[in-house]
Amino acid sequence: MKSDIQPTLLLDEQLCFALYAASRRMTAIYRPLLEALGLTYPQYLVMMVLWERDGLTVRELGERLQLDSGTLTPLLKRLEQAGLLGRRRRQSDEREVEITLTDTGHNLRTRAAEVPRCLAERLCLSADAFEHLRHELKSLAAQLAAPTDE
Amino acid sequence: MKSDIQPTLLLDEQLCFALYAASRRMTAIYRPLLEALGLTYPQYLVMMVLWERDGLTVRELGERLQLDSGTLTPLLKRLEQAGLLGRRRRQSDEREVEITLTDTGHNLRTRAAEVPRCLAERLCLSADAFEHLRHELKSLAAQLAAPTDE
DNA sequence: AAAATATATATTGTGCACAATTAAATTTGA
DNA sequence: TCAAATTTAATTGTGCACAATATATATTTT
Repeated sequence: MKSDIQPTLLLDEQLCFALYAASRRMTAIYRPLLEALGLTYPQYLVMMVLWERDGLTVRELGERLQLDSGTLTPLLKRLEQAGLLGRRRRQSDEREVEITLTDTGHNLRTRAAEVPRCLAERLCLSADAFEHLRHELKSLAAQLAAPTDE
Repeated sequence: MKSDIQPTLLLDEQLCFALYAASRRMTAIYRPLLEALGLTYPQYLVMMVLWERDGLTVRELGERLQLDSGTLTPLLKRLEQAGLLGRRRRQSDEREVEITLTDTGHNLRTRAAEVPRCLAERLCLSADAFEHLRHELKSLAAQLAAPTDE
């Protein structure tokens, strides 16, 4: 016999709160590491995407991170002010703003490479447990993705 | 042979991003349901705690939700403005502010009881999968809890 | 009791998230 | 072809999170 979920209003039984609390704890662990690099956590995510593939547009960054221009535009302006990247309209389509790393931004990658190592050490999870949880979260997020009303 | 974690800077391999993305997706699912109740997601969490046990102080709410007064004070003022709760200094210790539900706040619980039911339906997870993931997240958060430097 | 210390909340300032709107460039189609 | 529709960013406004500081009250120490 398969048990059903019995929905309650008890905080400690909510998956959403476990997720919310764990996510905030996780960024709190990153904070001091990233502060040493002069980055916030969302800024670190943007830099990670650009280290993988430079020259993306704001839209492409937003698709990757699931963030809109209301979040990205000011964040990217701060990274520009910090000298880590440049923003300019594309000649081919002036609606698009292309983001390119400066040398400083590119070079920051070397120091940032320590961050995942520190985290792996801090987490004390086996690679299997790590991958298991990551996949569960990815499929949860996929399950929660807005139904693409066709 | 037990495989080790190979830390990279690739976005799709980060547990932190899976967590961050899933958490934001989750609150996005709650948003329209809670909007119907006139609540934001953090406000809903506060109300859940108070529906469980009324008359807590700001500090006690903060311990439960892991939020500080910088977050809670303005949030509680908004809930007060909305007529859902009252805030007053305790006679026994005037440093403390006790939060008490109004009748309106108490009565909102009935309508809010639908929310977890809607979510359970939306999630399409078995009770086992739900509980499994919730416990994994709780132990992750515990693992990430600030080491209480004694 | 006065001074030092600790505790609880509020305030200030920065940086996300996200909805809603605006503005400009591009594409589509009658 | 040119007006309407679409796309891309930016802007505006609200509400968290969280660090740092301030303020008021309570407790402890001398």
